[in-house]
Amino acid sequence: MSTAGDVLALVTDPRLVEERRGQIVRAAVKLFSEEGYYTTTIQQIAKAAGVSTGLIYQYFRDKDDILFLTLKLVLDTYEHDIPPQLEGIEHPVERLCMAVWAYCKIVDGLLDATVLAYRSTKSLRADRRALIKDAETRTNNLFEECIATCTRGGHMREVNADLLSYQLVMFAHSWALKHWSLGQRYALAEYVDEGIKILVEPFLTAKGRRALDAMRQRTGSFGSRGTKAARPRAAKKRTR
Amino acid sequence: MSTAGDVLALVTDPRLVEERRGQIVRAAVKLFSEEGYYTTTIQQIAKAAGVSTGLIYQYFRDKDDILFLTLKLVLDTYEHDIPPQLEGIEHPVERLCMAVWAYCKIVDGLLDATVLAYRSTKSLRADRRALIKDAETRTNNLFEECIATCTRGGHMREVNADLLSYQLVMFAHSWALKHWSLGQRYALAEYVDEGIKILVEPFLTAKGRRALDAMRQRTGSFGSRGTKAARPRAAKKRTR
Amino acid sequence: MSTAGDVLALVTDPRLVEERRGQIVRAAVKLFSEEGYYTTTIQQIAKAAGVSTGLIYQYFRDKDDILFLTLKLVLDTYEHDIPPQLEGIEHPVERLCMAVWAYCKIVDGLLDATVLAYRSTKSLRADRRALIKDAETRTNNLFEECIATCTRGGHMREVNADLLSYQLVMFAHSWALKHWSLGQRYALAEYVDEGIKILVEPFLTAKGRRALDAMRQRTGSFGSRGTKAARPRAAKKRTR
Amino acid sequence: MSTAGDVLALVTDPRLVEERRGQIVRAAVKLFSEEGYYTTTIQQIAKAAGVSTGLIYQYFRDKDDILFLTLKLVLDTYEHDIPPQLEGIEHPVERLCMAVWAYCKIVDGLLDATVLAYRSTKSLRADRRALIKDAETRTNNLFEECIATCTRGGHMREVNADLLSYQLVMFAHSWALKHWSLGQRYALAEYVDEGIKILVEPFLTAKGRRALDAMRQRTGSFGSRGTKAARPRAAKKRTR
DNA sequence: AATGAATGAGTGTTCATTCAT
DNA sequence: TATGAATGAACACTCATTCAT
Repeated sequence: MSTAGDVLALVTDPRLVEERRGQIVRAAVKLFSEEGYYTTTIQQIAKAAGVSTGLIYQYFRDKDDILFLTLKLVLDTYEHDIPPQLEGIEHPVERLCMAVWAYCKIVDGLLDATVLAYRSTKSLRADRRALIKDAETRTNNLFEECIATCTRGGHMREVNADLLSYQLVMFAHSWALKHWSLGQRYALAEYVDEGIKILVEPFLTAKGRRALDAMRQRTGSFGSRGTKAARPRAAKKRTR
Repeated sequence: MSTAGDVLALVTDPRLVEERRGQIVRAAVKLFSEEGYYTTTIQQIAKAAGVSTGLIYQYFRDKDDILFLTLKLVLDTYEHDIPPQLEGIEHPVERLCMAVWAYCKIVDGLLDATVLAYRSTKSLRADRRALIKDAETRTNNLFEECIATCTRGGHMREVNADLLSYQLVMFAHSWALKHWSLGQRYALAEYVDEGIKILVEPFLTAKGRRALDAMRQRTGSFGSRGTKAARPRAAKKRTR
Repeated sequence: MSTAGDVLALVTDPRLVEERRGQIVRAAVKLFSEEGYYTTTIQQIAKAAGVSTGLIYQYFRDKDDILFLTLKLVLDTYEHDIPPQLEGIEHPVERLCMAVWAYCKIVDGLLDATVLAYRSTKSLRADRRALIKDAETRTNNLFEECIATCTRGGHMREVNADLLSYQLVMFAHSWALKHWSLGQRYALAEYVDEGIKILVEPFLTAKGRRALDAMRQRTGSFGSRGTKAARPRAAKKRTR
Repeated sequence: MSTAGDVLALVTDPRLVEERRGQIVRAAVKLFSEEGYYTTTIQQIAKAAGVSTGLIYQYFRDKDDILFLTLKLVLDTYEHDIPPQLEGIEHPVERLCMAVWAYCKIVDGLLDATVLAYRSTKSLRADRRALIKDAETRTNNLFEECIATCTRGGHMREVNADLLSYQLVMFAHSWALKHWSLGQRYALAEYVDEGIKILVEPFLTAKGRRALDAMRQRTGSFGSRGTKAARPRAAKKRTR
């Protein structure tokens, strides 16, 4: 985990700092996600991390500090886990679709943590809140670039790429934010398939659409792929 | 404010109950929105509402209770303020667009409170959280019906109305959730205009599109209307 | 109820004062007895008495005041309800036994209130506590006189009448204080019968004993009299 | 102090737990006895014990918990301090008398605490109240056994041992409960001497009485022994 | 480097008492 | 007289943070 920001550790050995911080933040992610920031106590985190209360203050300045690194861990996951999944994928349309799919998969693995980010970012001190927002902006830009590339390649018509990338990000986040509702009606892969129909397909040119169809032919829609998350749900509700 | 739910008042006069509850909740909305639920103290609410701490407990069971009615006030506003704005609007496409516009306007007036709803719903006791979610579902249904009507009237092609209505709701909520970013680049009316281009227009049939064009002709796009919120922003970033 | 003490009423009509005070104290006896002094609130008393909270402060200076009159009511009951039951009983031994019986019956009717007196006398302001103790002393004297009369009449040998009267009073009080235990093993009448065997009979002279036997012949032991409280208990434990 | 019951400490070192609990309970006994349970605040206890308020909650669950251990300390003292004083005493009559004497001495050393037990047992949660009553029952049994041994040995005639042991216990408790009155008229040793005359002597057989006389010869009556508590009182009131 | 006992300011909540009507 | 809404001081309890070991 990067020490980025102003989090100060009293311990000098950087190897140990990394390890302990990781240990503590992992416990914090779990607890903050499940119980919320304010209802989780330092003593609970210490216990869950298997360290003493006092030790935490050797690696974090205060509770806010833990929250910051906790949220940063989540945001960093978003940021770092998408690119590897796009590697080797050349076609712009395919890249865009894969980016959506990858993002949704990440959110699916961090359901509670994603909700946590929405709940708790405002609890951070202003300067740190800004850092978190930067990370979010970078994720947004990633989508925006995918869209721009599509457009430049004639696969997509002119759209408000800024706003569309926001919608794609919100689409992924919604999987967590409204999981109490969506999770009952869609398997993850179905959700992504349907989302692409609504937020990507309409903006494709004939050329772009051909590419999408080809991709579907080749890989199947997400919905038909064997994914752990692709289990069909009982109570579905589809477009007729 | 409706007393619906299980909130019990020790005071008998219903007129007074309404008044005091409103007074306290108004203070709470403001404080919770600005400072968050946990960092706001009852004493602060009492002071802001101009009453004594003890009085609050004559109208609310506990702090959770205040949060519940606070969120309920916000959700009820969503639910009750859209329909009147659709009154007299016959054309399905126009109704849909107006619903989006109306919802975004409401969110714009409740920016902080909308963020509060996302931050604090999880802090509620489970039973009350369910009531809040019900209210949210009802708002969603409102959009879904608009879409269904469009489709039935041949103005819109078959879409996943369920998911699209979610996207429309999230679009409105995003105005609050990402206002730190969107608010810098769009005026509200522009935001809505652009949103309709992305989330409504692509699904219209030729017939539906004609209706939309006609509407724009008649009323102007939202962006060109004189609205308080339609003030042009300095740093815009549009589709070229 | 007598206004004795320094309890000040703001209301002038003495008829009304009596009525209201009685009404409130009756509610207080019940509530204090069941829930304790500190855990009973003025609002509860008001509700139970069927008056408003404010009204209570027109008839009592403060909560301590209510407790005082409540305890006084109990002590007065002790003091006033025994003598009538001794009326017409001439024989000193019989008078003593009847006094014990009468006292125990009163305690049996005021089980909780008797416990209350033990719990709460110390909560009173010093001056009032003294008044309560005076009342208790008077009850003690009543027994002491019965014993003295027996001794003077040659029915009882010389005993420490002071201490014996204390034991008799404690015997009655114990019925309330240890009712959780005694009440399971004795019916009231049995309890009194056995008590007299232990605390009266041993001190009687031959003459006194003859009187006691005669009395038992005439009236039966308390245990064999048909009293509401004399229901036989399941789990008895007697002298073999 | 035994940790028996359900009291959970957050602190692990059992040595420290014992020490701190003792420290806090000693302060609590004093304060509860003097001021009562409800009028004593946690802050007062903390201050008197020389610790911080927070610390108390590392060793006690809540205020009720403190009361419980406080009362338990008193009851345990009763239970554990009598047997050693009976050690080596063979004769049943002597044992019984010594038990009474020992009990009264203990009560004399815990005057306020004994009153506290009467005032506050009802303030305990039901399950804990039951534990306290158990302890009381055990003390009662101790007396009952002494009596039974006397009877079996032919030193005492058949009596209701159950009730007599209750009376003996109440006799000891009365020293505390009515100390405002008895303490003015009797020295402790006198009180015990007189008590034995009333509650033990009358039930002895000729054989038992000889044993009692022998004991008195040997050790003197309690009243003539040099005890700290045996200071003669000014205002006495004896059997004429 | 690590522990965990200790701290005490701060919070939600209660309730005796007051007072305008 | 009577009401009951309003007050606010006081209390039990929590928990982030410190520090002696």
